[in-house]
Amino acid sequence: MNEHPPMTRIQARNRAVILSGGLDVFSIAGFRGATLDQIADAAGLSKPNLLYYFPSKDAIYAALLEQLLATWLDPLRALDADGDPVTEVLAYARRKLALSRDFPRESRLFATEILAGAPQIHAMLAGPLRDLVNEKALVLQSWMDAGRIRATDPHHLIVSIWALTQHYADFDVQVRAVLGDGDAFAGADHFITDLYRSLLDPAPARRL
Amino acid sequence: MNEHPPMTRIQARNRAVILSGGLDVFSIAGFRGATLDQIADAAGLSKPNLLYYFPSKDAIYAALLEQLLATWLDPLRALDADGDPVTEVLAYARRKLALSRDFPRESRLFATEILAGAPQIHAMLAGPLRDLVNEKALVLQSWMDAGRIRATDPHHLIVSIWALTQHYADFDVQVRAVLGDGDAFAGADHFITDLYRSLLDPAPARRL
Amino acid sequence: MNEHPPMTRIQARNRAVILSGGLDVFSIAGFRGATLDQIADAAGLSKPNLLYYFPSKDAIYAALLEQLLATWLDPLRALDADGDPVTEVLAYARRKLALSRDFPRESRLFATEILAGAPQIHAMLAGPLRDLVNEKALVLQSWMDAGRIRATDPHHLIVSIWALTQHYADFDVQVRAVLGDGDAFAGADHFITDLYRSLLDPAPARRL
Amino acid sequence: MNEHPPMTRIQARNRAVILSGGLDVFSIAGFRGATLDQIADAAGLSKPNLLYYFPSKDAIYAALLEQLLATWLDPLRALDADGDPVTEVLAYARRKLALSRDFPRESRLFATEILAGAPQIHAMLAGPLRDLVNEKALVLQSWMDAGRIRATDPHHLIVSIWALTQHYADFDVQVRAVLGDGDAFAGADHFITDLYRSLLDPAPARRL
DNA sequence: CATGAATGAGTCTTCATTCAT
DNA sequence: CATGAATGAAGACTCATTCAT
Repeated sequence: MNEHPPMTRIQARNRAVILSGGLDVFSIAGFRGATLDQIADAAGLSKPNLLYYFPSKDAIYAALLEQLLATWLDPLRALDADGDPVTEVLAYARRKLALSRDFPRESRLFATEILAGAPQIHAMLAGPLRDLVNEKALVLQSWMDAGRIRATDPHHLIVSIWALTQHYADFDVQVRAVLGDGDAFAGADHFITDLYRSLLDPAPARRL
Repeated sequence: MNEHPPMTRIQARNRAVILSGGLDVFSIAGFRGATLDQIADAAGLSKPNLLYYFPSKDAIYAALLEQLLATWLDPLRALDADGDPVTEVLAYARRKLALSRDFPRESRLFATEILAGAPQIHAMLAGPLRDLVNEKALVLQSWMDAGRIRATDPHHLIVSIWALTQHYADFDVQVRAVLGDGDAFAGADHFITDLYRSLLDPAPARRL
Repeated sequence: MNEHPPMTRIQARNRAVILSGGLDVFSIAGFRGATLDQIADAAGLSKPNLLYYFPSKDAIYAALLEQLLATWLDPLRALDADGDPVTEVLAYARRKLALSRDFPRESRLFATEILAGAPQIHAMLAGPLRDLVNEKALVLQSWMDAGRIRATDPHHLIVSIWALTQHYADFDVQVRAVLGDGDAFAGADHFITDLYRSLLDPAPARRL
Repeated sequence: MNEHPPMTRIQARNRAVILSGGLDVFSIAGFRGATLDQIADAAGLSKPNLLYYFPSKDAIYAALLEQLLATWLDPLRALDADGDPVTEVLAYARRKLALSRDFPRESRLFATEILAGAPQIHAMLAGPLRDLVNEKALVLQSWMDAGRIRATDPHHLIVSIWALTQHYADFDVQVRAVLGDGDAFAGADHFITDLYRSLLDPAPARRL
C-alpha cells in the first residue's frame, strides 16, 4: 500500500521544515515571487539540500497545495443535513473562520494561487469543489423550502462565507491597519455570527 | 503648479497604454511575477520604449497603485451621514460591488499588493484609509445609537463589505468554477443587498 | 517568402561568430560537454548576448547541424549515373576527402552526434540519407551488372568511403600521432585513389 | 610485487560491475556527458559506493581507457612478419573488425576520447602506438619491396584498416539507418576482405 | 520618439564529491 | 561494505536595465 520506502526521521523532519519554509515564502510572494534561496533560508537548509528532498521549486509548491487541498473542504463537508439549519450554517462559518485564524499562511497560499488564475488547482475547483458546493447548496435549498431558514441564494451564501472568513487571513495587513493590532478574529466571529443569524433566522426575535 | 512639461498627445497615449498593459500583467502575476517583456507585449511597445516613459518597473507599478488609490476610497467617502442609514449602507455596498465588476484588474492588483504585505501602500492603509474608516464608523455608530439601524460592530461592518464585494473580482476564477460562467455580479448584488438589509433594518418586515 | 525581418549587418556577423564558436566547441566536446561559457569565449561575446541571438544552447547546436546537413550529402548527390564509372567513384571519394580536409570541425560535429546516438538527426539518417544511398547504390549496381566496374556490395562501398574519408578529420589526433604532423590528406588522397581503383577497375592493368 | 592488498571477491565483482556500467555510459555520452548517477544506475550500486571503489569519475574513466589500451593493439601486434603477406593483412583486418563487432562500447569509448582531442591517451598514441605502427609498416614495406604484395603506403594502409573496421562500431546508428537492422558485420567482412585482396594481391586472379 | 544590442545580477538546477553513520 | 545526507561549484537561462544610434 505504501509504495515509498519508509521515511527516516531526518527525511520527515526536513521535508516538514522545507514545506513550512515554503509556506512562509510562497504565501507572501506567490509562486513566481518566491525564490529557493528564501525558502532555503526559512527552512535553515542549503539550497541544493532543498532539492535533495524535492526535485524542484514546483514540486515544493505542488506538495503544499496538495496538503492544503486535503483539508480545505473539510469544514463544508461537515455541514450536516440532519442538524439544525441555523446552527449548522453558523457553525460552518465559524469553523471556516477558525481555519483562517489558525492557518493564515495556507489561506494566503490559496489566495495567491487563485489570483494567479489557479494554474495548478483549476481542476479541483471545477471538480470536487463545485460538486461539494452543489451538494450542500441542495441541502440549504431544502431547508429554505421547508421554511427552516429564510430563502436566499444558497450558492452565494456559501461564497459569502468564504469571502468573509478568508478575508481576515488574506487581507490581514489591511485589517490590522484599520482595526488595530488586536485580535481581529474575536470581533469577526461575533460579527459574522450576527450577520448570518440575521439573514437566516426565520423567527425575527434576533437579539441574544 | 504643473511641474512637468506639458505632455504631448503621444506621451499621454503611451503612458496610458503602458499602465493598462501593466495592469493586465501585474494583476495576474503580481509584482515579481510580471516581466517587462510581458508588459511591453501587452502595451504593444518595445521594452526600451517602456523605460523611456517610466524609469523602471517599480515606477510603473507605483503609478498604477497611485492611480488606484486616488479613487479606491471614493465609494466609502460618499457614504452620507445625512442620508437614510439603511439606504446609505446598501448603496455603499452596491457601489463597491460595481467597482469590482467594472475594475476587476484594479481590485486584483490591490489584492496582490496586500497579500505581499502591502510594501508600497502600507502608509496609506495606516493613514488615510484608517482615518476614513474611523470617521465613517462614527457615523454608523451614531445611527445605531439612534436606533436607525441595528447595533453591530461598525468597523467589521465596513470590512465585511470589502471582503464580500472584492471577493467576486479577486477570486473570480473560483467563483466561476463554482457558479458557472454566467454573470456572478447580478446574483451577488441581490444577495448582498438581502444580507445587509437583514442585518441592519431595525423594522423586521424584511421581504421586498 | 522571407518570414523573418531582414537581418542587420550586426545580426549576421554575430550569428556567424556564434556558430563558428559553437562549431569549435561542440566539435571537440560534444553537445553535453560544451558550455555556453566556452562558446561565448570562442565567439568573443558575453554569454547573455549569445542567448540574445539564439534562444538556447540547443538552438545553436541545432542550427549547426542544420547548416551541416544542408551540404553534407552534396558529394554523393553529384555522383553521376551518366559519367564514367571508375572516374565517378574516385571523384566522389576525393570530393568527400576534400570535405573532411576543408571542414574538419563539421565532420567531427557529425561524428559526435552519431556517437551520441544521433538524437537530433536520426530522422535525416533514416530518411533522406537512406534514400539517397539506395538510389546511388542502384547506379553502382547497374555499372557492376554491365561489367563496367567489378562486382562488390554497393552499400558497403559507399559506407567504406565515408569511413575512410571522415576518419582523417575525426581521428586527426591519432592520425597525426602516427603519421607525423605533415599533411596527411595528400597521402590519403593517393592511397584512397589507389585503393578504390584496385577494387573497381575491371581491367587489371593497374599501375599508372 | 603486488602492492595492493588482495582483492576480495566482492571488491573484484563490484569493480567489474562499475567498469561495465561506466563503459555503457561513457561510450554513449562521452566523459562530460556521463554522470555518476547514470553509471551508478547502470552498475546497480549507490553513488557513494561507486566512489568507494574508485576515487573519482576521472578514475573510472582512466581505468576503462587503461583496460582498453591493454588489448587495443593486440590485433596489430599479431601481424606476423613470417606469415604469408596477403593472409596476414587480411587476417589483421578481420581481427580488427571482429573486435569492433564484439566490443563496440570499447570502440566508441576510444572514439569519443580521440574526438575530444585524446586528453588522456595522447602519450600512448605518440609512443607505443606510433612505435608499433612504424614497426609493422616496415614489415609491410619489406613485403612490398619483395613484390609479395603490391606497393602502396604502408602507414595509410594501416590507418585505413582502423577507419573501416571501427566505423562499423562507432557509426553503428548511421550504418543501421542506411543498411537496415541486419548484421552489418557479415557484409562488412566480405567487403573488406575483397577490398584489401584487390589492393594487395600481386597476382590479379582475384575472384574466389 | 523608438529600438536593436548588450550585460550584470540573479534564479533554478545539476553534479562530483564529502561526511557521518 | 554500504548508503542517506549534504554541499560548493558550475551551468543554462532570465530579466531589469543601459547603451548607442
